[in-house]
Amino acid sequence: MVNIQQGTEEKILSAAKTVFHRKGYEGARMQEIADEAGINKALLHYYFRSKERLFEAVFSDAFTQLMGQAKEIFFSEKPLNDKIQSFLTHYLDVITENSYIPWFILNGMYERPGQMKTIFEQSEINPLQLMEHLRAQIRKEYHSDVNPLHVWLNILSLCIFPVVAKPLIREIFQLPEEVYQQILDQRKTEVPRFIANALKAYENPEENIHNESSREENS
Amino acid sequence: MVNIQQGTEEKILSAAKTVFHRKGYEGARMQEIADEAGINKALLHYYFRSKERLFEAVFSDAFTQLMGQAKEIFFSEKPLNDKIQSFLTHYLDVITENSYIPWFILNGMYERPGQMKTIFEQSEINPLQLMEHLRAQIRKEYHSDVNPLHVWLNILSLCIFPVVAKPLIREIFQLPEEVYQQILDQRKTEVPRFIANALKAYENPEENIHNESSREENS
DNA sequence: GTCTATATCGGGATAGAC
DNA sequence: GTCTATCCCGATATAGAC
Repeated sequence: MVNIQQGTEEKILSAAKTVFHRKGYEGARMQEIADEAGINKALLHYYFRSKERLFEAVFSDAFTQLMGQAKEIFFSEKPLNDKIQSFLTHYLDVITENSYIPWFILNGMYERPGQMKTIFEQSEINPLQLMEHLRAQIRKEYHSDVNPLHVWLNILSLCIFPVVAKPLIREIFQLPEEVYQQILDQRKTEVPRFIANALKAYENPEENIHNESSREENS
Repeated sequence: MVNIQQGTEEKILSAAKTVFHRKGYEGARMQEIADEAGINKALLHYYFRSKERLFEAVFSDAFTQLMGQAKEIFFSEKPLNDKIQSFLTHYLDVITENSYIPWFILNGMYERPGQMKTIFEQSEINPLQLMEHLRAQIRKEYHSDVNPLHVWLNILSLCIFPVVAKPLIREIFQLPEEVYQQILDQRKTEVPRFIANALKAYENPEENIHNESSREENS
């Protein structure tokens, strides 16, 4: 691993990032992290008392890195379409270069839900406030009452899933690394367009979806 | 665990399913699987030689269960919108009741990409054929040349991600189980509408996206 | 701070009785 | 087929020299 004058602690964190990414919490080996950092196991325990704590440090970093930007982008005053564009462009870059992050978060939630609670509390995000902000903006720009949570889920899904599912999709379609990377790059423009198109169609007031309305028709 | 006259092998498979789902491959313990099945470790090795093989059996089941139906739905002759509707309705049910499946597959790919090859070969799916089928249908019904892989990725993303990310989203928004389940149910109608809206907007030929065209503008 | 050597434990796998 | 007891390796963690 290339380390341009990194302190030992940074080297460890960076190595742990890589290995936890590759193997998940249970699969990661302290030895492998030590090798990756170019030091020995004992030092890991000198800096971080245990594997658990090391994981927490890495996870916490990843999570705040990922969530912090989202907050800024979506609470800004730009048109929704621009926000989605910014979000996609920014995140597909960040996530692609650190593809361990979303995986890591999902994995962490599954394997260690309890441990994650504190980390969420540290990232001062108010999701309900975000939803209200989004709701207002959709109403204003698209004259629609779609449940903003659905839109939010759609944005996240379209952004994150193709990165998380990369090994699966590559295997199924037998795609080499570079080709899949091209596809992800294309999505920076494809997905915002896709979402904008979908939202535009909601502009017809008669087709609006109302949150509290109970609808039975499923065909 | 409730076992209504299940054979031992079935009990083991069922227990392994549960535990691999909860913990992933590395996190799962043979002891825990044995406990879950109400037997002892030795018997696990009697039926399935190793943890590896046990995993393979479970993974293979999950994968074919998930992919088999998708094949049928998308190779049928219904209008695209109906297919998406069927897919969503069917899959959100299957996946919700067995939410371990998509997680499991993604997780499996991440942790053990090599081991999966044979399993993919068993599921006689021709993905390129599926893409061509999809491309033709989009061209015919929407007069568009969008890359069908993007549409396919979008469908999968919107369907699977909200299920996989359930623990994360529930934690962030502090949603109880039933509420999130309601949201997933709503998506059976929301998502097809969302996708249909987006595709409709492609119908304008001037806005079409051509696969081979190189586009540089990123703002 | 960084290393080598070692304690300790847990988990996958097997032997062998029933 | 199913059990108990056990092997054995590998992984976390610590002791202690430098």
